[in-house]
Amino acid sequence: MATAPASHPTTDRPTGDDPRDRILAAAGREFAERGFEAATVRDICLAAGVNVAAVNYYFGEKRRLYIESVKHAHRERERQVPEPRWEPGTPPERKLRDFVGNLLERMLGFGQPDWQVRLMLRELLHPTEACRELVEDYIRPHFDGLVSILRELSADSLDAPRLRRVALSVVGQCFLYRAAGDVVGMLVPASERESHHAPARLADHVTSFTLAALGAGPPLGGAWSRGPGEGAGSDGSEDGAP
Amino acid sequence: MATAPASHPTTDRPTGDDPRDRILAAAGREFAERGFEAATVRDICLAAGVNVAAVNYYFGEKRRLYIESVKHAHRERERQVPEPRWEPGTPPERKLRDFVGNLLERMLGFGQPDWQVRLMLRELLHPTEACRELVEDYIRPHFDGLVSILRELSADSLDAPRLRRVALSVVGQCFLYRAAGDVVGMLVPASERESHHAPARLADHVTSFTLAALGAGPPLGGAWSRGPGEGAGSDGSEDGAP
DNA sequence: GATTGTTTCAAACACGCGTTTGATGCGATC
DNA sequence: GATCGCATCAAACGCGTGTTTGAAACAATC
Repeated sequence: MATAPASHPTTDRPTGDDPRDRILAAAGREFAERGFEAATVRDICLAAGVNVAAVNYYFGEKRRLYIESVKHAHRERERQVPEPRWEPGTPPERKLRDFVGNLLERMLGFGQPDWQVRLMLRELLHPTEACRELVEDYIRPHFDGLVSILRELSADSLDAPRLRRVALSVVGQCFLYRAAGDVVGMLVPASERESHHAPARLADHVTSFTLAALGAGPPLGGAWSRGPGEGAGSDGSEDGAP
Repeated sequence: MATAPASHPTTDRPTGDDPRDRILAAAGREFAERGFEAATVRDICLAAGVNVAAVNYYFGEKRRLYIESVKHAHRERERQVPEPRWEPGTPPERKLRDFVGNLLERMLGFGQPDWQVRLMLRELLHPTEACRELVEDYIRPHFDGLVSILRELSADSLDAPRLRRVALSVVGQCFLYRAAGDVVGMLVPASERESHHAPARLADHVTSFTLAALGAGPPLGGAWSRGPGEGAGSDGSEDGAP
């Protein structure tokens, strides 16, 4: 069932002459495209332009090469899309927009090849031993940053669990476009996809959706006059007791 | 690197005596757990209690068995968790809560084994030839149902593309818990996970978050936030038939 | 009981996999 | 120039895979 290697040998061969790096790059692409089991050491070495034995010479075994290539992809992506920094006094609405924009850019950005993200995605969806490291070093700091932005936005009116759930709502909205992008593409007309599914456009949507949910921005739908006692056509049976 | 089969031979052997069905069930579990490449015909047959040659006798080849087991899982899940029906006049807030509850119950529900969902998830994340069928027959109708609920909720003040993006925000919030559940589990303390990540609790959160964003419910961070009491009887007693 | 067609089985087959091996090339060091 | 250590290579080694085979077990029909 094996076909040609996933990478394009003519363009992919890195100019760097370090065989170790060439193997890491080729392995990342192959693992991202085919998964750990289906990717073969032979194809990786063919794409990297090295002998089959090189993998075991430099990495000992296939599993170790996989772990190293996940870490490598993570570092590369972090270098390519650095996280935003704000000077003191930046309004939290702006921070949220920047954060979401950065997250989506990192996940969907067309500027760079996306195999790094796809490789990391595989880890998140079906964790192996490389996953916990990835979460602790990479994801948790970002997640905590998001939570503190949301804490600012809600003016400390939400407790930590609630803030975490809101943060997961934000991440979930972005995550869908990356993880299930193919299915989203089938559900949405092509014209709309091109015009409104660019990272910046999606960031606008997710941000305003979240701000509205927190009461820190205008609601998306009908008129919602702030202040108790107004229902805007709602019959008042919101969420709690069904 | 192969370990023991994913299924539990003592409890999994179906009572039905049709070998074809036994193979389908065992194959679904193995493919869901390990993926197409890593799952082996031998393990599947061991779990199903049939000879190795049975797979080729009944299905011709491994690939065909995979496709058939995806379809089988889809049909089974649809039978187990039917979509909710409402009588005319049901308020859209209630419909949204039911829809989200049903979606989460279907994705996360602990009542049934979850291998069907995991198998379908694999298809969505890395589509093969079985995917398009799955989207058109199964996902699009549900998605359209959600869009029309949201249209009701927004009192026709949002155009179709905007409605679709809101719908994707709803689905994304739920999807994260299913697809990246392991990572979510690492980010959230265990106590909170147990108390607030049951399907019904998550449905409450996603629903109120969405209603607030649409202006059809009180914002989460503002004056409406209810006191520390909360907890008002939101057990899972009322989504679609479990 | 013989015959026919279907289902099950243990055994084998051919192939591709990850990994190992031992020889070879090559630059640095003495 | 001899020696050493590192890097590279073609070839092979086990092993597990999906698949095939040919015979045995079984059920139904004549």
